[in-house]
Amino acid sequence: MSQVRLRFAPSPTGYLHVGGARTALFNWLLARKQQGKFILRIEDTDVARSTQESVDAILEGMTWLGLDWDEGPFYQSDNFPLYKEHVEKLISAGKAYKCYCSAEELEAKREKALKEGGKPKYDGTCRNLPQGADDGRPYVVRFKAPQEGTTYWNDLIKGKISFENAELDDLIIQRTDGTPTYNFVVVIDDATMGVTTVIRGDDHVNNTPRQILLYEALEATVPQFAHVPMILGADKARLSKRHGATSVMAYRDMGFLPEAMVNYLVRLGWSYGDEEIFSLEDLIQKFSIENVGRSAGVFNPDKLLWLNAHYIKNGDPVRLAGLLVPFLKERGVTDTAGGPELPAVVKTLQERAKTMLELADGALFYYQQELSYDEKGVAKFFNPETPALLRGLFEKLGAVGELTTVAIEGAFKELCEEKGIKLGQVGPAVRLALSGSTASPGIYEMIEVLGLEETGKRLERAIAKLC
RNA sequence: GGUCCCAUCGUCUAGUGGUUAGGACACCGGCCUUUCACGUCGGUAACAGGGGUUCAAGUCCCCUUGGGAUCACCA
Repeated sequence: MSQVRLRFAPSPTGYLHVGGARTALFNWLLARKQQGKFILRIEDTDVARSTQESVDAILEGMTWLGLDWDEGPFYQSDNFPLYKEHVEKLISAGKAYKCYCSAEELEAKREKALKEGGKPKYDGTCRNLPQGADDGRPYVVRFKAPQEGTTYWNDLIKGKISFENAELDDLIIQRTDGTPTYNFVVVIDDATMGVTTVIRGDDHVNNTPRQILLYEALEATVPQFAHVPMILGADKARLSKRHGATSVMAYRDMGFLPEAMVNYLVRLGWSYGDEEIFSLEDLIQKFSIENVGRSAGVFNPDKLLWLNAHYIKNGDPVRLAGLLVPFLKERGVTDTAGGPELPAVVKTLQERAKTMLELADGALFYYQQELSYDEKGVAKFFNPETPALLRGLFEKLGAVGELTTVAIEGAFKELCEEKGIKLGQVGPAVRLALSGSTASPGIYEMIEVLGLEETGKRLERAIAKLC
């Protein structure tokens, strides 16, 4: 059995969106699982709409997700001579012909046919014209498709799909300006690159029979096809900006982790029993194209958020700390050197943050000297007794030696016993003094991370400002 | 309109002729608790409709309905 070769072939007319990312992921997974090759090809035959920025954005997105490629990126714009050569070959074999109908004429015919309820397909005006030398008129080249019989394939996801050839018309494979069109170059490239399995979006199903016919005309091996269903928005319409972000990199900027994105994307349309959590490594083992569902799926931001929270909760604090730095910078914390160790800070926040944005927001107070205190909290938890309690606590803390969670808890207990109060009478005030907020990490954790000196400063600052 | 595809809780899905139709997100309760969370336990909630086939249908077939894709000198 020869090795499988898969490819992801985006057109560089925008960023990498979630639908494209999922398609890329499925291709990558199958290649990795079957120890084949994963090829990246940039479909830039539409020179006018293709941009280098888009290419860069797509590569950045794939890299962020962890999808590496074995070959490429190849650019179709580098292959124009090759395509031309194949066009000539088809013409001389009588499998393609020059068509002199103008775009305007065709458009008019199409509209007329549509208006009369007919099929808007090419009427074959030039199909049987003698193919002599050019007479100087502009022309396109059309593929001479068979007009009878059926074309079918066994789609790896959708099963057998068949079309009547009579429904297909003679598609244009070369434009007036001599450049080739998509349906043609895709076939040439997949054939010459030895692609064995084409996993692509659902919206290509209708192109597939034409492409199969082209493979046959070219006497090339037809690959296997797998058409993955589309991703929809909450209103079941095609996912678009209206539903929220569609760019993969926008999710990074919104504080999502790549492993959450990968996990979410793969589960949208694919499943493995009752399991929900999958790493890329798991997926290489467990993924199979046969278990991809046939129907379109709604993108559910809540579930993505849940997965993100899961990965933050279980992530390595050191790694998360590294990822957090840019988000802290955005919030004005450019240097954490003067404050507590970032990984220690992260540990106190991991269970409380669903995104890196929340993690950054939650970490802010550790690095701020001037806190703004929650007013309602102050009114509720600060009273004339508070300064004495806070100072009493600080004394106890100074006496415990090493500031561990257990020792800190002991200090609180002792204080409460001595003063005959409950934890609730001092805890909230401490929380407010240290974090400025009524919602924060555990008090003991904060003291441990802040250290004795900084804890003392914060208690005194709060007393000075609030009492 | 033609062609093609799709159809289990609100959402993602398991299910491959015999199940109390399972899990997850979300939602609602209980517990845990120094706040917020986490966690944990429990609950509400689905086979689009109609015909067949079969002893038996969410599972197979047909029709209806409803969604979607596509019909470019875009990809």
